[in-house]
Amino acid sequence: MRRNFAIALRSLNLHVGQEHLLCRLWSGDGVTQQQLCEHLKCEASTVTNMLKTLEKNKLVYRIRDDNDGRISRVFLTEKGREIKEPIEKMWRAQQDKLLNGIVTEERLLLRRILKQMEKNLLP
Amino acid sequence: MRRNFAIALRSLNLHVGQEHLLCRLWSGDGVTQQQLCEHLKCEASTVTNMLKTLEKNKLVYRIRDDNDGRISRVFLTEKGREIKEPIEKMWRAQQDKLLNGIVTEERLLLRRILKQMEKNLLP
DNA sequence: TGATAATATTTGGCATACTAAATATATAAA
DNA sequence: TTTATATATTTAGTATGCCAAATATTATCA
Repeated sequence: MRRNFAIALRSLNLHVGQEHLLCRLWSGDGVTQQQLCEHLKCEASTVTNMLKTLEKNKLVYRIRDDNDGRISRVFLTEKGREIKEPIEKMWRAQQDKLLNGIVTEERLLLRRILKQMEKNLLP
Repeated sequence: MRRNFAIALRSLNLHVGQEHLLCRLWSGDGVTQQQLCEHLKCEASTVTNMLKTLEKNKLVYRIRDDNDGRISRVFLTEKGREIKEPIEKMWRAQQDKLLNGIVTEERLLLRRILKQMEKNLLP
């Protein structure tokens, strides 16, 4: 999945993983980095590095919180907003390709099994 | 899975992914790097870097092929061989944890669905 | 108030993983 | 035999992702 999607993302000049972070911002700007790393389930330092790259590519920008100087809030640029549609199109295409030949019943069971596995592994 | 297993592997001073390469060697030494990257489904440069680390940690060593100087063949050290059992124990533990609460019927269907997905994605 | 603890982010260092380009060796073709 | 092509590995550069330690800011408690 990852490898496949990485190839598609290259046409948008993105690295795999970044689209996940952007997705969180599409459903609401001004999030803290702490919230981002909870959502992405990765370390704070990883978020810092990803944001550094995204900021360099003018997809996001950061503003320090007025009330709490430790917090930095992340916002989408116009470019970051515009990239939403093409990525969602890629997601749909990837999903269709992945699930080809798997009927609805199986998809539902698969979902249940994966949820169980998640529960089994997470602390 | 990856994250979980990474934590377990740390007790053996290994990084996640390395155990997969070692596994290939346990079922047969003296493999070329080309064969390794086909088996791991990753790029040749990745194999080079992984082997560099594994060699530094005295788990493997490389010998240039006599008949074809381009080829380097990879072998396990004693240490690399000894690490097999503890890793297989970790695999079994991880599997049991992952599949807890999923009955045999479901496991079989899951397997079939995943195989289908692999076929859908691979070129 | 002033020292201490908690929280948020950053930095440095390392590993997997990729691409693109370089290097070395072997094979094929003129 | 020399040139061109193919194959195997390496190097350089970049990104995600981790850990551990550093830094900055806020909250707490004596």
